[in-house]
Amino acid sequence: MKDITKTEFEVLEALWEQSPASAQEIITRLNTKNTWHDKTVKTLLSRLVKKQAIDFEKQQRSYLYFPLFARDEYVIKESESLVSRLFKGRVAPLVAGFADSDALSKTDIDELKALIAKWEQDND
Amino acid sequence: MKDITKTEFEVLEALWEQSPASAQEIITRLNTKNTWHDKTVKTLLSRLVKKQAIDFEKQQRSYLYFPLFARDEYVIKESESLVSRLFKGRVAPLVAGFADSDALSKTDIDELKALIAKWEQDND
DNA sequence: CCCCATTGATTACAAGTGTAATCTAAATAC
DNA sequence: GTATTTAGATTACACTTGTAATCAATGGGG
Repeated sequence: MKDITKTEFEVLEALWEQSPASAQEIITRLNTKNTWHDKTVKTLLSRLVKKQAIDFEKQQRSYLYFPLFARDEYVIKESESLVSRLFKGRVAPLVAGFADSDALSKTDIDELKALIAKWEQDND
Repeated sequence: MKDITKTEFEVLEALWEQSPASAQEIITRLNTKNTWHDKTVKTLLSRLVKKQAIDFEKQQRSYLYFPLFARDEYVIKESESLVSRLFKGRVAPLVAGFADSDALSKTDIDELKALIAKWEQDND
């Protein structure tokens, strides 16, 4: 799958929210967050199809679009790519950066603890 | 500071490794990892200067380049940007993704535990 | 049946990127 | 001192990206 740009990602988000969806539905969803012209969104849809990130099935005259991979799949791949480039593939230093810049909340800490507990249970 | 591309980032890495450094030194360092032409590296250096990511001081006929911000500063900003886009700004779900795709090692877990302990000490 | 609205397809176009080659001025080798 | 090397500056060029506008086909309204 070719690289998805940030704007294309916004369109994908709209599809992950619910799919399949017509271009019009997607345009409507996006208009609450962006100010893109209809034509712009259609261009982005075409490019996503060309990149094999989404596909469509013809429904009478218009298309119903749907993603070809799950959001989780995509965000994990992106995360691993960034962690690989910036932190030699290890995630702890990234979290350390968040800690150092005071971007960690109690909630984050609790969630991390839960994750660790689960990991230890699965890998004892 | 304008966005740094992936190729430009490679050049920055060479400078973070040690600076100031001449174009020749940088080219040499990069050649162990890439196959870029000298001219390509020079172009990237120019672009980084234009983007105010690096600067230089003239040393006789050639330049000695140096970064204008620390690697840590850059990687934290990038990480926060990704976490913001993909995980609504919260880092725990990213770590959860790593756990789910079995990308967490015992070392990672230990480091995370240490981070948490430190955080709790600082924020009791 | 014909015109209009609407859909997707095609085209546009400037800025950014990857990947260099050429130009120009200065230093160095004889 | 002149020819050559070398550094950075300028130019190149195809591809991608952001942001649409135009084209062409088709379905619906009258």
